[in-house]
Amino acid sequence: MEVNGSRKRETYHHGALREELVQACVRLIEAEGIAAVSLRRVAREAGVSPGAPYHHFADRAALLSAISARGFELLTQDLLSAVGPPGTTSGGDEVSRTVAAYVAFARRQPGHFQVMFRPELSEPEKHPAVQEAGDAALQVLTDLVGRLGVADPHALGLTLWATGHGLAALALDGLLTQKAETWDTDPDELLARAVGQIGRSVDALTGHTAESGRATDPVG
Amino acid sequence: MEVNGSRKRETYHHGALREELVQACVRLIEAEGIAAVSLRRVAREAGVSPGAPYHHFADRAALLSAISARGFELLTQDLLSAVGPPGTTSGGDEVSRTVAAYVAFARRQPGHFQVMFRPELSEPEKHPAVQEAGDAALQVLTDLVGRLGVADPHALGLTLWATGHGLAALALDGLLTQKAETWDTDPDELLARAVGQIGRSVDALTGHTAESGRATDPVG
DNA sequence: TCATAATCTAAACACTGCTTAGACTGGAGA
DNA sequence: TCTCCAGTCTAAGCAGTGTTTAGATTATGA
Repeated sequence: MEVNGSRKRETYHHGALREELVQACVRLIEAEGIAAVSLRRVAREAGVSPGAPYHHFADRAALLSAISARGFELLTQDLLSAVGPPGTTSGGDEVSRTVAAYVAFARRQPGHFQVMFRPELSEPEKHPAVQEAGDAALQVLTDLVGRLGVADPHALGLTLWATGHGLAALALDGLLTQKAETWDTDPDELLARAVGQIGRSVDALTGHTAESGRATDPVG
Repeated sequence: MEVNGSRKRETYHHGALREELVQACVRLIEAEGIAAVSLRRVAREAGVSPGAPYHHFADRAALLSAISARGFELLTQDLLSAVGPPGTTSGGDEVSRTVAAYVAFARRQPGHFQVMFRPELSEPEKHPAVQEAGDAALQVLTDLVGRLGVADPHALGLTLWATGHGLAALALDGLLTQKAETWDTDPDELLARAVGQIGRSVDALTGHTAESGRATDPVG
């Protein structure tokens, strides 16, 4: 049942307990889901007594909010790598790449992602670092959209954030795989098509009128 | 602290405990958030002992999955009211209306909505009724998209589902209100603009080329 | 009427988050 | 080197949780 093995240590002091608690918690979420996360369990995985975590985190929510904040930082980096340098004019391709990066992040770091969008776990109102890290990530999208020259950048920024997040959530919940089976497609390819379509519709909104595929072409 | 008052009843048998447990649970989520939900607390709200719910639900997840399934049924009805009758050709307006109905549902039934998309709570793999109810709701979107005559209906259906869900989640988490303040707009109007934009981009994808607003018009 | 099934209570188990008191120890100042 | 202290950890305990079991109560239907 133990994810880590929780082997005993020889020194009384752990040395880097705070970091190990974070990592053990992320491992636990990825292995058994968020429902399996308890502070006592995480402490056990780290080979430490149930009270030890409270010297590094005020409470359970503090540990989870630390994971959430770090997740937003990692996401920001990924999004920044996907968008072009500031000053460039951007288009649908860049939007597609960015949304794809969003979804890819959720699949590569499912442990972080699952905590980031469950505010009842990390209580962001008590932990402003989460808010700030989340704002920074959204800012990347807002900047990108601002360079698009679209009529209503705020609305589009919100929509892209929502779509990226929704696709990621569907992918993590297994609904993507399930639907792909129903439709007899490959889930990754279905996702790629959805992401590409978003870029094309953004081009359409900006009036780029890129080759958006002739209508009424059924896809097998 | 009690949401209901949990007044004593005079009869030994409750009479309609199953339904009251469901309602008490939804009330509790809406009043204090999902973190406050425990079976014992729900039983207390219903004025009943901690063991009583187990004669109506196998476990905690079963109660939550019942709420989830009913939520999907209500959502399906709302979506069906928003889309046109089958056989009609549909356009961006209908898509906008449907996405708006999705978001409106989440705001009108926040208790149900918060359970519907947290699979670790309702364990849908153990409760097929949730899966089926969810599939039925998604089917409404899929049918709508199928009548659009778009090149890749599967990808678009997935994207619309993700976007509607993402917007709803943002609205419930308070992130919508927060961003609206930052941008000095009304949250409801921001949402309406986002939803309208989705319809227009769908029209653009289908080649309807509805008046999509001139590009590079900054919005105040 | 009366047995039976359904419903509920009471008590108990192992688990949880969190607090408190005390044991240990690494490191700075003498 | 010794000492002391702040930081780190353990042990024990409280209240709350999900769930099970045994038994009390009541509705139902033959």
